[in-house]
Amino acid sequence: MAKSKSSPQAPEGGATEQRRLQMVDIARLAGVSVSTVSRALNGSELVNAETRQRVAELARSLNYSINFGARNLRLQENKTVAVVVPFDAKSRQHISDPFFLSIVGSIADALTDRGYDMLLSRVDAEHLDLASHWFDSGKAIGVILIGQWRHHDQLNEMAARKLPLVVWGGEMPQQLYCSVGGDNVLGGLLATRHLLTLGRKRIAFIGDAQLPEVWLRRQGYVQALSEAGLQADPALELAAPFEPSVATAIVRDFCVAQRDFDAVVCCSDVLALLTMQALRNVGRSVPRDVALVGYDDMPLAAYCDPPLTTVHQPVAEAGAELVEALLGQLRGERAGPRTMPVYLKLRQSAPDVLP
Amino acid sequence: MAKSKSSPQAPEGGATEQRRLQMVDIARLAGVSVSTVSRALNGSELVNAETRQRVAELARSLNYSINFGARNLRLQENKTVAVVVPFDAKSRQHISDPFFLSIVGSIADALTDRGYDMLLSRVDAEHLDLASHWFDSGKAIGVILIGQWRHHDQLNEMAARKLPLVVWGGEMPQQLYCSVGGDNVLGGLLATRHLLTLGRKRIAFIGDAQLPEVWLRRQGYVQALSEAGLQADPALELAAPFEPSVATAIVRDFCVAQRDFDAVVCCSDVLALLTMQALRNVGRSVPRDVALVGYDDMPLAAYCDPPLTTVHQPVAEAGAELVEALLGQLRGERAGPRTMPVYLKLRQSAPDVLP
DNA sequence: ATGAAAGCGCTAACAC
DNA sequence: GTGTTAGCGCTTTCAT
Repeated sequence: MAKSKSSPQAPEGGATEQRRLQMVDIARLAGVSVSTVSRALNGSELVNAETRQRVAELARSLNYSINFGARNLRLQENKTVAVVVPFDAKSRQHISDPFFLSIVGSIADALTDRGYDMLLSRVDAEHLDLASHWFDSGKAIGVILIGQWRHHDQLNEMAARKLPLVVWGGEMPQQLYCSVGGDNVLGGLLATRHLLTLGRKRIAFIGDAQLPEVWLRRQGYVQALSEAGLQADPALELAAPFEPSVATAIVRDFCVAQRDFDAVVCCSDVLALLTMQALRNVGRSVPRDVALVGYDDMPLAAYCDPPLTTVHQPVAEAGAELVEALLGQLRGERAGPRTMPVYLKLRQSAPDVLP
Repeated sequence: MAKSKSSPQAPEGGATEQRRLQMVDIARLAGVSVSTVSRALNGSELVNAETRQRVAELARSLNYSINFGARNLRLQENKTVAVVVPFDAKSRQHISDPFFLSIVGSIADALTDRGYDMLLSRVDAEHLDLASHWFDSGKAIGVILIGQWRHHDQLNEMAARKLPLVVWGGEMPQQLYCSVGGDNVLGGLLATRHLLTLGRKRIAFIGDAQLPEVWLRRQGYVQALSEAGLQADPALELAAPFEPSVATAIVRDFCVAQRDFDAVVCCSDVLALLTMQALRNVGRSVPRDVALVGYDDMPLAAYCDPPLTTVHQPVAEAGAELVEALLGQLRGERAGPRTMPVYLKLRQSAPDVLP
């Protein structure tokens, strides 16, 4: 293939040489040098206003757009952030929880607003550290990871290696990395207190306390119980993962075997839905027999039957917080973890007043 | 700031010069030239096996990873695909339908499997053509767009401009771009036929027929009705958008005003959920008074009450199909639209036999 | 088998 | 105000 350097406007040899338009082409056509084109296109004051105008119009009319790869290489600059969603390799099950996906959407908006691009990928939840690849390879200036999963340790190591990293999740003791998340202790507390207010005393807790966020929510749960002079009963705690395909059987078995509870705190709305179904299947009614509180306040929570009382997470704000935390880190600010307020959204699965 | 070119292993002046490791560093440390390092790292047969080994190990131990920006610039190569999710600018409402997000996940997997990166962004659904920006700027080699929305025309123009583009959606007459989607006519047909089998004759249709996919589903709906000697009744058709925040009121009003139907086909599971709630609110029972079929078979469809009978869309396979279609296009293949099979997933909202 | 050197498309001193 | 030139980090002829 002859490497033609001629203008793409003049294809030669009949072959429709579809070389991408570049600055040199604009320059030639405008009768100026590439530097002038570069300056003009970047709105530099150095170049004559009239020339600038002319070059800009020419570029626009030719539908020219800059080669960002080259620009970034030259400027040693990069406006891409990697967003990584872990998945469970064991069950080959992808994280499909609407909550995580909403967070991704929120981040997409926040990045776009600030002129950054978003590289989205998945990573085995057992090897969160693989996420650093995006930074190491220079494809991204930093990483936003959705969820801590079981690998607080790996995250600490990544932070220690100076990887620009922000994690959606809860704040844990001795945490080296920057996390942004809802106030999980408060969430667990509000949910449980509300159920206690309804007069319920045997309150189950469904969620995998190996996950930092769930662990924190459980603290709120325990605290609320103890405020009411009650103790957490291990028989009422069920370690169910977020993944519905795995959780379904676990929750079903629990509801079959354990009838001695009159309320339940679920650590996600999806788990709440599963639990409602399991309860229906054993003939127990929500909220009459069992009052139920979910977590996340996903859009669909309002549309199930009964509509879900749930802890509202600040999804809309989450993206901006995560992105700001990352950019702050890149500016060299030494920002700690951030915890965002949550509140209880009252609906029928655990209403204000029992019917 | 002095632009030190010395090895990062030997920071000077006390400042912890955090320059990224690059080939020249590996070369110096290995006592070879950059070319050799480049060749070694790319597994070239030209370089001595022993040297190759040594260089590779050195690079690994130093945690070196290549600068892809530079590599791509040199090779005129790019392994990034833009995935674009439209949003409704009018309602400032982001597409949060679990279905679209599942498709994104599926694409993420397919791209990763093939060694491509995924750039995710949103675009105003009224200006789908803005999606071409990713290609024009060289940031991506092509675009995968999730949904056609109302702008079939814009998509045709983009394709005419030779933009490598694949769209998730239905196949329309005179379509210039490549679409991949479920068999919408079949979906509408299966859903409606099933309801007719149950003996229902007044079947409503909920969905915005301005959208190609819905339009096609409606064709299946009409066809099934005519097979049964029935005609579509405009009074039973409701143009509701996918966005729950907008659709809720529309569906509610419809269910209040219109009682003369005994079944309904909804064009998404989310719409189905809304509709079930609206029906409950007017005291009509599903499936006894109104049998209901959703569309998509999202993971949560099995967990609502009653569980949703719905048209299953091939989400898991969708990613691979979309990606293959795009890569095929880039290889110069002239592939047409692809339609994937769908099937009806029977659950309780429109069971096999009415209770 | 290895090294020197050119160049991918762009920007920013540094001339003039 | 504009052009000339060097160089971002990498790959790849072309020499040796």
